[in-house]
Amino acid sequence: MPHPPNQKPETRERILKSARHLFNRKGLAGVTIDEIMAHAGLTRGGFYKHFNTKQELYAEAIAEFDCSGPEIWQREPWQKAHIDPSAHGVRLAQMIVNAYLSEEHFDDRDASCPMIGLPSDVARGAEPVKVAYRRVLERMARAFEANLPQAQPPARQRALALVALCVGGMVLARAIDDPALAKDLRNAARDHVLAASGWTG
Amino acid sequence: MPHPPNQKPETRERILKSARHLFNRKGLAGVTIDEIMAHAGLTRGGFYKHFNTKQELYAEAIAEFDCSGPEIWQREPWQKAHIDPSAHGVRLAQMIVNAYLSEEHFDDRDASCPMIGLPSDVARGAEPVKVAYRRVLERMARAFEANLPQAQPPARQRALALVALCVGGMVLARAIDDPALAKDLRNAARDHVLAASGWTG
DNA sequence: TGTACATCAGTGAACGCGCGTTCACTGATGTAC
DNA sequence: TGTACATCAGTGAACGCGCGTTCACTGATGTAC
Repeated sequence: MPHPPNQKPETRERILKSARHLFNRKGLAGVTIDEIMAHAGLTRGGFYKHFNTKQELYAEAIAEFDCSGPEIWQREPWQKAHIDPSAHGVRLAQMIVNAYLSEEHFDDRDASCPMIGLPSDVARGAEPVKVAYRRVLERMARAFEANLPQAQPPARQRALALVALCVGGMVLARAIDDPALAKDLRNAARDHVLAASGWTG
Repeated sequence: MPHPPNQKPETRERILKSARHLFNRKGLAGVTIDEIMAHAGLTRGGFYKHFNTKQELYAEAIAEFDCSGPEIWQREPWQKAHIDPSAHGVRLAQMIVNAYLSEEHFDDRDASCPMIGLPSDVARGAEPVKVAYRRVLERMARAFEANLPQAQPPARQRALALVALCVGGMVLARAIDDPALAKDLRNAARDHVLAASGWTG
């Protein structure tokens, strides 16, 4: 073993991180393998020591994201979202919705939830990509569902609608040219989610 | 004038129609000018007699869509949505929400609302593309707003949330690999919109 | 402990294909006389 | 009414660039002795 045993996995992780940022910002077709490797401090050729194809990397880059816990919202670009790490249950859910629809999350093209930046790419993508996307969605839906009171319609159904509202609000806000309207969309979505869920605003 | 005076505009319209379908299905990068022209019964070179660049065509292809009226829902792929042309006001709005989140609209990758198939492309696109996208969004929001009762929060704000929910539900449904979950998402979004708007299901 | 060797993560040049765009051409048709 | 001409929508070959992928190579480092 002529290399430190953890070097390869660490490099692989560096490529993945670089890819996550660049794909999120520019989509599958908008990023070259050259860019991803350079951004990770490497050169083109080495890529294929770690991944078989660009699509395979794409699926892996999406897969890991989990926006349903507090941890992610305490990291670099989103500290302003002010998640209280000791919060739990309804109060935590409420803070996460605020963070999800916050200006910080909106502005962060690199590290935001991949459901926002990639849906049309994914809809046209291969099976593994869609599987990864679904996992991210299901994590968020389960987190909502767990904090919704028993009522009609069933919590799962209401949770799905609330996820669609959060993601839809951000997706639309990102796709238009009018910052004021984008802000209105985010706020309208946030207020509606908080009201419909019964969590206090 | 060595050609019938309406020939050029008609050809242009044919290119636009072909482009609308193909872009909607495959996105900006997924379609070649060759394909668009061939699908319109023409050859590559002629394209530049009608448009300056691919991006310009893209923006024009999006711009015209209006999903807020009954007309569009009575056309080819969506007759099953069963819009009653004599309906108006709340009853019409309710039928349009049903149509928007219907299986027919979900399955129609060619002619569905461009807000569903193109958001991530548009978010990364040029200004004119985002302007066109915003227009489509505003038409839909205005149609909702006009049929919402006076209440708190203001109708416009509620309308924006409902649009985000309709579009978000369809966007997510298209991006995952699980047809059952996709159906749940559509239905959850539809029921939530109808309930929150006060329009009867 | 020191040295020769083998390995393999990473390099960077090269390949080949696809696609946006350009351009010299064609030929059908409207117009002038 | 018939004919010569001019126009320009549409053709299709060609250009040039970018990018995914391949491949022969390198050189740092772990291992065997």
